[in-house]
Amino acid sequence: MRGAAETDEAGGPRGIRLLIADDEHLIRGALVALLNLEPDIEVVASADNGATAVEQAIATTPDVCLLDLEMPEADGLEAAARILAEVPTRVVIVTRHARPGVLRRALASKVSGFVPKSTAAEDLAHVIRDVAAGRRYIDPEIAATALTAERCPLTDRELDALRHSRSTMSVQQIADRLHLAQGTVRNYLSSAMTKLDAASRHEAAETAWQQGWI
Amino acid sequence: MRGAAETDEAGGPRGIRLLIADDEHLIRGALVALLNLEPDIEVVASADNGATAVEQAIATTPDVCLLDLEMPEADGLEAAARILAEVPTRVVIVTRHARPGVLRRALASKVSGFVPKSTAAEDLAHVIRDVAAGRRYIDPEIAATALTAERCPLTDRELDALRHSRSTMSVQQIADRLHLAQGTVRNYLSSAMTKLDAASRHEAAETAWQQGWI
DNA sequence: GCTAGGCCGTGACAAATGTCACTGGCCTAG
DNA sequence: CTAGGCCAGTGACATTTGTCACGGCCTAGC
Repeated sequence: MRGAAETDEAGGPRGIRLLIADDEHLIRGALVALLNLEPDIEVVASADNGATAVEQAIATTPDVCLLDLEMPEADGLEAAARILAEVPTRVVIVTRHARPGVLRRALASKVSGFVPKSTAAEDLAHVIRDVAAGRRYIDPEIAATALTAERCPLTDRELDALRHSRSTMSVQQIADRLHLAQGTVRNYLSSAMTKLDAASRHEAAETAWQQGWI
Repeated sequence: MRGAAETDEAGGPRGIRLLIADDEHLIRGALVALLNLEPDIEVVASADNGATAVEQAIATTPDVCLLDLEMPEADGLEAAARILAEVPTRVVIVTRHARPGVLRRALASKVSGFVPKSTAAEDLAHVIRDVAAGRRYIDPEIAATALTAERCPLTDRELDALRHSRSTMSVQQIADRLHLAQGTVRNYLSSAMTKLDAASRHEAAETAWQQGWI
């Protein structure tokens, strides 16, 4: 009743089979090296984007998947959802920017672990072991902010408009992209700015992103 | 006549003494583990910001310093300049965003190596050995773009104004920060936008940043 | 000593952005 | 069936931002 990490095939305990996905080659390689040093961990697959991470997970059925949140093709959350739908495994998300809303979404898609990149390297192996054993690990710092932070007060369309406001597009361009009238977009942005107490759409987009809402 | 990596104290060849600075604990730890695996490399110091990197470099006089560009307190370039002014060592800059203008500034401050984080982990040790041996290593991809990219056409004040335009400040706030009149800042931003062929100050700030000018 | 160019500022104007009020369609929960 | 929320839009308006032309100050170079 512990987890998938113990005695699947042969008898007796064996190592934790791990998948690592991170788009930065240097980081990925370093993590592979670091974790392969642990006697009870074996890195069986690695990927540089979400899509191949999913393929690899299906092909190798690892015990634990360590996924970077910021990845091209499919980000960590999307990859996690797809993997967990197909493979009996556990997922740990690791991220540079620990945003409360993202944690919320991660937990909603049954992720088992959530750690920022500011975690000590030595602790990562502990987390992986915990998760492999069926436990969960959430960085306490992020958990605390996620609990105090209130839920997103924004509507879907407001979020759409804000998403595009993070780039340098004009209101008109955003309107074109969303197939809306320019005035409509302005209204959404204006109401979002009111809700978020921001002085410009850029500021609103920034705080929404910080909260992990977009 | 090779470099500082050979026979400083005892007789016979010994390992390359390395300093590693990166603000993300996980990455730093992983890099330390990875590079300590190399038989001829020994990590003698590590730091999580530019300021302590300088202190550590002075205290340990490593053969090579591996500095992340994006760090609090003092960024990689500033730390490199301060270290090279005080310690007979060599510096390798590693960065997530390989921006041509930053490479130019790095070379101006006598940095010996410049690699993006998309480098393969295995190659990093080669780079460190090259640099320790007195050679230089510049990522060929970045070198190419840096050569084709033209030099910054912007004036100092224009750069000041653009720097602040990357955040969500209003023109008035930027003016206050720079102790200038609001109209003056608008003029700077306007001329910068013309030079960079941008439709808004945000777009101008973005391209200036991409080029490594700010 | 003149001049070119960067720097700092002003004023006027046009365009983009943000605010407000209001209309109407659609859906859902009570 | 109706009150309320979200969606989409319009029009009027104030504010901010971007453009342009201009003047004065200072410094480096000729």
